[in-house]
Amino acid sequence: MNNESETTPLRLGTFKVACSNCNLRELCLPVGLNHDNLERLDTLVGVRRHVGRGETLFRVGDGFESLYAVRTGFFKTCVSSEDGRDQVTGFQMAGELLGLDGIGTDFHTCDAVALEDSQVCPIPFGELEALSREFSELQHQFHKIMSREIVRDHGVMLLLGSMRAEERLAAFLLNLTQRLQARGFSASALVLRMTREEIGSYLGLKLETVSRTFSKFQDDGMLEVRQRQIQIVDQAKLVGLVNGTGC
Amino acid sequence: MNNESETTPLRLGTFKVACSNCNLRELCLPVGLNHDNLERLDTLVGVRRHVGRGETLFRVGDGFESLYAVRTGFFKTCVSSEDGRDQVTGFQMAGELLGLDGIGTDFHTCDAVALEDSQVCPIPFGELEALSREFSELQHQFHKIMSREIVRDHGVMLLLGSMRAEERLAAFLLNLTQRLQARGFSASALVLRMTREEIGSYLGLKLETVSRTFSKFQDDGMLEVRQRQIQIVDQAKLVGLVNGTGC
DNA sequence: AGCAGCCCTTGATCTACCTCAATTCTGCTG
DNA sequence: CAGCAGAATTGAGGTAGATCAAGGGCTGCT
Repeated sequence: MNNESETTPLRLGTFKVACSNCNLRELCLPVGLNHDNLERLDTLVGVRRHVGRGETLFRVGDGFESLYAVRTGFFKTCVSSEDGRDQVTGFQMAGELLGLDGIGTDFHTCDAVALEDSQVCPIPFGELEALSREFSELQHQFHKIMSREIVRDHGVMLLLGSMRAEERLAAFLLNLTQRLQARGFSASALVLRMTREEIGSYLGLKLETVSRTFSKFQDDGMLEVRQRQIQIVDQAKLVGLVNGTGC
Repeated sequence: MNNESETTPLRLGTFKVACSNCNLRELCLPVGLNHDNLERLDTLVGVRRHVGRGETLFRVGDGFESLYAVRTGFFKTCVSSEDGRDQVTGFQMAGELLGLDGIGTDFHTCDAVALEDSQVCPIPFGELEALSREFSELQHQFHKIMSREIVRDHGVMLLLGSMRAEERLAAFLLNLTQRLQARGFSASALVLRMTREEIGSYLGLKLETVSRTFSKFQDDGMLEVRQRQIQIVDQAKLVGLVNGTGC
């Protein structure tokens, strides 16, 4: 008998699904693990949790217990300063890990908000540490993920510190399409899950500037923009913009 | 007999010094380790390496083997884009860890440059992973350090994405003095180890703007600025600027 | 279907910061 | 100690992006 299915018969996502069967395992924490390791990881990952669009998975100040692997859907993370300004620090899609910010202080230091109905696999952190003491592959994989997050953040600093609006938006779009492509989606057509304001916050621009830049890219024949539906017409031009050869 | 002292008799810094005797142990990787753990960590940390002012500890593309704990001195790390722009991503002082960027790809993704004559303690990463599989305290401490680096980066994104020049410089100065204070230095007098240009790169500003902002802070009675010697006269005002109450 | 609320676009104006340029200061080096 | 190169300051003018404002298009709800 399965209590879960009785209380929420239609929320298939709340069934426990094993990493070993998950089609994201090549993008997620299990990368590079052998069969034994994978089965052990299965025992640790909790029951999937559903997070509706607009809901928060965790908030600044929440106690930290688990990391969360995005199973389906799309998230943003944001931090805010004393005086209320806030800054989107990242967008996370399937296979990416949320919650690394909480390890340092045992409290979360940012909010994680679902931008569409999503599912996450909770990974109790204490247990992950215990298991990674046994399996060096898992340990190393986890360290790699944290390191890459740091490197990603450095890239965002470079973007915020030294690029102009067009370069920022181009870099953002290329980054998104690259990650979507790794997940089997088209490299040229994408649907934005976030508002212009959220893009602006991430890129250090105002929403009007984001909107104008989209329009300019369209006028220049690089994109077709229809609200949140974006078609990339001339990827090379976008790449050129980011590399500065477009100036 | 000590080969090291024969070949470089005057470079005291190249003697191997144990974490267990190091006066930085409360700021560095060993935080929270008991006596046994500390002694094991001693066996792992390599002979100190001297890095002269202006020299690089590692560069983009260098193979990654070790982390480095700053023992004395001061470093900057910087990344650069395809077209040559570069961005200072951080300044590191005694007790802070360099090289976390290399774990993800086995290659360093930034340059680490000494801003004054410095010494670092190399920590072979494979051995650190092995030891942290044995000692959960060390493991957890290391995870905390990585997590805090991510949180710090998010703070810099907030700064770069949403603060104005004066707020950025005020936040920068407060951060520096806070870290110096934790190391036993004055909270109000500091000597900058970096140029205006390097500060500007870190803060996403041009060197002229940094210089002008220093001058303005001086005119407003918040600082005494004498080249790189900074005296903080009115810390509360600086804090107010960062929190937005100063507007 | 019709309405409300959000999101997006576009225009006009403003301003914080950049750029270019000249001058001064500082700390090396021979 | 003089001379020099790098670092810092300061001024004048330009510009990318912010701000303010108005209008239009979706989307979801009753």
